[in-house]
Amino acid sequence: MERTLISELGQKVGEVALIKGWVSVRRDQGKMVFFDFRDMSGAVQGVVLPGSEAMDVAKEIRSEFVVAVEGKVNKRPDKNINTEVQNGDIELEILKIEILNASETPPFPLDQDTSNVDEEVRLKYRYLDLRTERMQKNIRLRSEFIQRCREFLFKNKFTEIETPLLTESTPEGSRDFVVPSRLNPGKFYALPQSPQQYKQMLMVGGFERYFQIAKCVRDEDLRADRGFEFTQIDVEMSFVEREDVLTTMEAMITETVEAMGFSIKQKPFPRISYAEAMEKYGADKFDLRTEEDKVNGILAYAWVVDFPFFEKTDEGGWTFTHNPFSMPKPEHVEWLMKGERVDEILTTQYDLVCNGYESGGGSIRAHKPEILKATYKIMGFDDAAIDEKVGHLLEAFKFGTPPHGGIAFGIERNIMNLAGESQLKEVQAFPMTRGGKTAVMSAPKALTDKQLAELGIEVKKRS
RNA sequence: GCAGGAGUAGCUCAACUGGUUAGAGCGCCGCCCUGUCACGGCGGAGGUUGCGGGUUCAAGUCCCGUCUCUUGCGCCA
Repeated sequence: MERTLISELGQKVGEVALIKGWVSVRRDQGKMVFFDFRDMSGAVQGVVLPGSEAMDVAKEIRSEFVVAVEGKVNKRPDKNINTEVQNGDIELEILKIEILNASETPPFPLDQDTSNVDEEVRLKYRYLDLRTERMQKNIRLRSEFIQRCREFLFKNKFTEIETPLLTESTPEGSRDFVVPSRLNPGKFYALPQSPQQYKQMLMVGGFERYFQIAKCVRDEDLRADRGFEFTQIDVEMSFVEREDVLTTMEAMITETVEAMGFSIKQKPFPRISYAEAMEKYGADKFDLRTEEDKVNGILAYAWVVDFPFFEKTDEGGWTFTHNPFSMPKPEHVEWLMKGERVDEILTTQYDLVCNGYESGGGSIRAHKPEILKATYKIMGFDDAAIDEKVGHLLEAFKFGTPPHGGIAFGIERNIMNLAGESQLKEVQAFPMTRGGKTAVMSAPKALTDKQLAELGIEVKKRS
């Protein structure tokens, strides 16, 4: 007999069906035993009636056993209908039940929200935590969000391209995770903090519309809304101005979240300058929802634009506020080229904020070598240092680079908003502890002497 | 790196000013139960109080050290 998904049992009333799944709970009444079964599609009650041949096996079955159940799908008598639960109008009259695999008693209850269970225990047994309703919902929500964004991007002629994981360390920006090179002893790759430079070179490479579901890694101390690893929907477009990027991306977000059943507070998304945001909210990310909106799960998006390009460093020089690869606003290009009125130069940078979180950010890029060079000059780099930092980009830009710009959305923070979660871990399948220890597996750990020797690495004890 | 919070049964927690044999709910195990759906009833098992030291007649409780988790700050183009 072919397996029927539990969600489809309702269409088989009166027939015998085979389901496979887990036992959520057993309610043993002596002569009669009730079970709640669940699979990826839903849950249903099964009953072993008095005298059934299935009774002996039923008595052995406990929570979280994996079973195959043959049973007759019955409409429940009126007095037994339960309107509170899925499939509460039907039940499976169990004819045969087979234990596909037994289960030890789970270390924590799986039939309820685990948010108040000790996180160390949850992460050690993450595969069990993932069985809970809330985690299933969050991870599926994430999958659907990515799927819908992908569909939008394909529909709009974007090409999905993967960029390298083993790449070059860039000392500015955040701290790199590095990987030793066996073939080049003493040298290291870095894992990408973002595919920024590669995606710009893809614009040089003529793809015009690129996107990637990109894993990014940054070695900075963790927070509730920040992990070592995170995923971005990374987008770059050629022959566009700021307006084109904002319009396209606003359409992607709007179509995606509305198709998922969410409501957006204001469309088109309000736009606010950085200066106005600081004046009104004291921050460049803010929550536009009322208390009522929060209760109703409303999403309040807003674009923040017109950021200052540079800010003073402690040493009295200049550094970029967001991204050194950005183009200044067109009316400020001349100031940038001359290095004048630096504090007044505004960048084409745009951030999308949602419910108080930064949902995404990007800019129109400096696509001419002299503009990118001027940015680094303002930050105090000489020609040699500029060449060292972005020489490969400057070289590429000499060969007919189209005007381009893009954006990247942090998946976790977006899903947190959709799921109403305030912890990044709740929307990742296998997150880390705040101390950087992995769920389920025991990374990081020491390498063997043989591995270290191959890599030419000597480990010194930290004092 | 800094500052706060936490660590007691499988899970969530309690245990006064240091004082009896460290308790409860849930879960687990056994028996009973023909309509349960947080099933119910009766009984039972289960503890290196994170770890190491110290003070004391006596430490879950006080002191010192240490480990782990967590929140915020620094940091995070």
